[in-house]
Amino acid sequence: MCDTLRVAESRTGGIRARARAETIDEMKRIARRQLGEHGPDLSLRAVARELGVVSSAVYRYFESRDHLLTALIIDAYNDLGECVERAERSVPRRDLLQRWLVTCRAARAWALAHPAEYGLLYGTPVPGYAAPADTIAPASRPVLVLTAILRDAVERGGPTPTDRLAAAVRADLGRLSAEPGYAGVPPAVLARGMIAWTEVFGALNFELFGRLTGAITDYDAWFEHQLKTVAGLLGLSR
Amino acid sequence: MCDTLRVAESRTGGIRARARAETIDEMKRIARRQLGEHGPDLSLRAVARELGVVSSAVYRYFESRDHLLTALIIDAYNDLGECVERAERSVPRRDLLQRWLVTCRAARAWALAHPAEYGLLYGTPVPGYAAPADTIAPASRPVLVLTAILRDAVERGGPTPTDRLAAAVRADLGRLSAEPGYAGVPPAVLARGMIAWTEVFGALNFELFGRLTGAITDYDAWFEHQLKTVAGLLGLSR
DNA sequence: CTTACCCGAGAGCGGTGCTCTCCCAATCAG
DNA sequence: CTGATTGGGAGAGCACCGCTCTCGGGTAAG
Repeated sequence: MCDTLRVAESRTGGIRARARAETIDEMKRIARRQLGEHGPDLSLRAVARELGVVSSAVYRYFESRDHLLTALIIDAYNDLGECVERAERSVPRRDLLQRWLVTCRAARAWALAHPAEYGLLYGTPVPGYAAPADTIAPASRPVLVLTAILRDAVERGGPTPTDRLAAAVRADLGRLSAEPGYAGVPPAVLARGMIAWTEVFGALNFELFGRLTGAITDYDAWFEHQLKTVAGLLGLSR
Repeated sequence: MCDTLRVAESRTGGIRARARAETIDEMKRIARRQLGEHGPDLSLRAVARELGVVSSAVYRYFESRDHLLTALIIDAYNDLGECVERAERSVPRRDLLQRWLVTCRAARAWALAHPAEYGLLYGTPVPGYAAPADTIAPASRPVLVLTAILRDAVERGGPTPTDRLAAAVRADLGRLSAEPGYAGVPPAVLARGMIAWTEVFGALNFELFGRLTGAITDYDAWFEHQLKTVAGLLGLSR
């Protein structure tokens, strides 16, 4: 079996496996660069060209162009998730408001630093492309950070599970409440968390992809205002 | 000059001009359908194929694929603008809140009915594509409707031009205030209007393009809540 | 009726994603 | 150390794409 062999090689850090991993990293690096320069219609041939290799060689490493994109997406989710998690960890656990603010600011900073990859994650979905199953775990990392804040808020009696907003939105979050990362948060609070999340990403999407760029100059102030408004919505005022 | 000839023909409604207009309409109709079925990477050859014509023939009517897309975009803007304007006209002028609600609901209804075209207008911008000048007039039609509501609100002393939000956002809306459609609205109020607009479109974008589809089931209630919150923000509470 | 021209057909160019075969060289087993 | 195995690059090729060019027929204008 070639799979077992490959596992054995990577276990022992075989030369061939290392070279393969390096090639894959190099291809992703080039693809990431081209994505930032020439937009989301990534050309596999162009990647091969820049790497000094014929186009068919790329298929030794990625099944298809979509698989290459998927790899980039997973990396991006993980990178964003790591940034967000690190930022949130750097704040005292008891300061819920600060945890919220820092989390969202980290997400925005990452998005502004990697606009192309952010577009891949949160832009208009590519019609032919369906996100494979192995993207949903990395994709939920930022959401889980927010959920943890919400859970702590609930535990200290913060957000009451019923208010105007929660009553207006019926979210089918039963199965989510059952999963480990989301346990301890009532569905109504989860619903409010999702709304908060969409507010933040709505603001970010507008800043990055908005058509009215130029009319608004101080996005920093706008984003900060948005954050605080939503924080009040979540009952994180203190 | 062929341009003068074409103008003369269209003036007199010449047979040739009429046939040409019908062909253009048919091509746009087909393109619109394919856009809805196969996503935004529209194939000019596929349009030609469906019309039973060789691909080069399309270039008699549209300079390039981008020009065809631009024509679709302008039509879509005008269609959306017409829907919004008509809805807003059907409400008594003095009922500012209702005018606001009806306007936004019309925009949402149009977006849900034409998701592909909505994506063309407000989705992630295509990297290579720069919106030509003749799109900005149609594109501003919905914004002008909102601006008119704001102006009426200002005239009856509704939204005070300074508050937390307007103070937090510095919008460079001086030149806008000078243009006819935006006259009579202080820049600070315009800034709030833009924020309101982005809130509405943020909610719509999430409903149409969101990755978490399935978690939220009652988008109607959500959107309505969003509308009323933002209306309060605009001082349209009555 | 003659002239001008609109416009479809077709070939062609360079690009794309992807498949297939060939074949060399690095690796591993004995 | 030798021979079998296999990873992976090269290259040709297929179908598609946007776009350009030329050619020629039918039609409208004068």
